[in-house]
Amino acid sequence: MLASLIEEIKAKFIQHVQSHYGYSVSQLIVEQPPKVELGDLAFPFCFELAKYLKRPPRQVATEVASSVGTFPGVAKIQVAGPGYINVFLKRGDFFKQLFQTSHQRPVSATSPAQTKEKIILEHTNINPNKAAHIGHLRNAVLGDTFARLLRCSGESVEVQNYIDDTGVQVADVVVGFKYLEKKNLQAVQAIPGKFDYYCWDLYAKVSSSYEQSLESQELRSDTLKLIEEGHNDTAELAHYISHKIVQCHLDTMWRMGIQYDLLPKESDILHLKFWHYAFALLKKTGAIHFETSGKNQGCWIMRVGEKNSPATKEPVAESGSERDFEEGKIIVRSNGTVTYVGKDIAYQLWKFGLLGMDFFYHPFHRYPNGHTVYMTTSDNNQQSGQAQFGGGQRVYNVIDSRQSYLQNIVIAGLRALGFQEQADKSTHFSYEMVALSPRCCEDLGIQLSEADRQRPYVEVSGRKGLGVKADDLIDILLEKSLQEVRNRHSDLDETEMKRIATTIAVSALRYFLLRYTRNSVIAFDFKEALSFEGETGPYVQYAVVRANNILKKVQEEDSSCSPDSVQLFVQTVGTGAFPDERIEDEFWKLIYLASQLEPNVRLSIQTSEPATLTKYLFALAQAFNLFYHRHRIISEVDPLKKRFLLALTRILRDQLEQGLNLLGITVPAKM
RNA sequence: GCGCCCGUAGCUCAGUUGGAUAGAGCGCUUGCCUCCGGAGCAAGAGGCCGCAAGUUCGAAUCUUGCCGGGCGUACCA
Repeated sequence: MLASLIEEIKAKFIQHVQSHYGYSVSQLIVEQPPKVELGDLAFPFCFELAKYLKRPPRQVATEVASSVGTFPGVAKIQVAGPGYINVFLKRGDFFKQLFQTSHQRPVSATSPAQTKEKIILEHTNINPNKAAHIGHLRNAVLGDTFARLLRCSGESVEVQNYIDDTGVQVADVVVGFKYLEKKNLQAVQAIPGKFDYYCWDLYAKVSSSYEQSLESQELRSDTLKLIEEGHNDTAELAHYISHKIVQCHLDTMWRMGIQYDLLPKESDILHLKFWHYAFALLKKTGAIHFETSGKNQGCWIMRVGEKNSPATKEPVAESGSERDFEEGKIIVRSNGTVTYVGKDIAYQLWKFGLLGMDFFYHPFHRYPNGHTVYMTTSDNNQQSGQAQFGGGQRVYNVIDSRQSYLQNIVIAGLRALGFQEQADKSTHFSYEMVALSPRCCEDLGIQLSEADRQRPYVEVSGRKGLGVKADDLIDILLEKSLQEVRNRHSDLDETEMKRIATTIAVSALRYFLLRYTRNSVIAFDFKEALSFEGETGPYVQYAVVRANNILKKVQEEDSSCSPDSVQLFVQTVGTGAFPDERIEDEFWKLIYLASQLEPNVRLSIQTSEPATLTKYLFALAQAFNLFYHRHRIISEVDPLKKRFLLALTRILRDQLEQGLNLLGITVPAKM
């Protein structure tokens, strides 16, 4: 809504400057004046123009402002400060429009034609050998939120959660069961309780046993080989473990409102020979080469220059000494096995539909909301359903920033194969890790070395079993919010209380993980994560609950304020009955802020930064709370003003609620 | 060594493609329920935006150098 208005104004300014001064403004920037009194939109282009004309900016601005004419939707234009042109919008018209559209989806309604690209978004990707921890939650919440943002703007998105079921980590747990605990498949199946928690501890035990003996490390590589070969007891055990753990992860993520469309398995990439085909391609194009000497003798490696422009990089002019430059990344080991990156290149090719091969699929799990997530299979007898996956035009991989080197290699691989366009449309959606604050480690009873205690944070380690498990954290949050609900609403029945508590717990956790920008390390701290006050999800939820209470109550008590009569009133805003002057700065500020949902959603998508939207929603909730405290709406005596305040309340409620939904947060009736 | 990221209030963090007086939460101090729910609101204290140069009408933001921290740079992922 606002976007199209701004575009019109911009176009007119550009045209005006062009025809009057023969100057084309390179980039017409629009910003917001620091105060409402100064206007709604600020245009600083006169500084640039003044420089070109070699005249004082303020003088130029005055000239432009007085000669440019009028704009639809604009009340007046003013020159301010050293040479800004500030635009004041017609408040009534703007308000009316916002009211009519505020219940619609924030972006799609006014979006220009969408790209019609199919987007593949990969996230979560937890090794299926242990319980999920907070770091995994950050990944999944970021990915899920971004998927919601894309979908809301009309994009078609397929969410994939890659399962590394033939990796070393699964092998480690198999080693644990087979050799440390002497358990066969049957015994493993009989393990009671949370299986992912059991494996969490076992994985830590196995890891420490590796440090003690070399022979157990041999067990690992033998086991890995057996798993890759398949059709043996070990592979069967590994299969059971990884599938069972995947189900645990799906359950955990579902608690957070996160679901997937497809679970592609690494084993299927191997069994269906995706890799063989990709390998042949890579060899043919010379993207990789066979090392005949040196450290990496017998390996196939890919040379990658600095940054993400690898093969295209011109040979570096070496200065002076002959330093041994980039050795490249090993794609195929000397024993002939493929590294993870190699498989990832094949997977990425498949995502773009460049492999000319496909998986088979079968339904793996049906969510309570009816959605089915499929899993790949190599057995075409297992194929069921008509599901089609892959073949996207754009790919986002949500993977933490520690893997950016590997992600660059995957993209460089595409480039080396001549798939420039796909390489350009591959995005590593990277984010920094979640670490533990030293205080958090103390809370967990973890012994820290003196050196660690001095650090700002301690890295989570699955191998050491060092971390906060996702389910534990959700449980703690749930218990805490249930207690709060109990204190406030003892009249509700237990099921209802639990339902409310769940939305609050999810809200607190999702908001906590989203409020940090992606490249900020989160030093996890229980006190902050468990807070429901201040800049938190529950704070924003609460604002919506309050708004709903007002709207509900006024309908019960005052028949002259029905939705219809408010709607009728809004028609008269901006006319003699309720002129623009009655929309005071205080209210206008709120209206204008509420209209910023769509721009913020767009910006979040453009920059792949959900934190932008998250912060905006908090600011909007804050503004609402201020409004709430300063005005008694229900007892307002002026009937017109009362309706105006109600209409404003509805707008704010709608914008907040829609924004929260995009973050995966729902609003309870009470809280 | 090389690559990427970070350094903003006591703490945790925002700060749109350079823009007007650098913001928020927490913590601290002091207030606010004759109430549409206090998971709230108001006020106050608290800043050489790591340091130094440069680019320009204008720099927390861009460039370079330095200082400090993190993560990569595995025949792990």
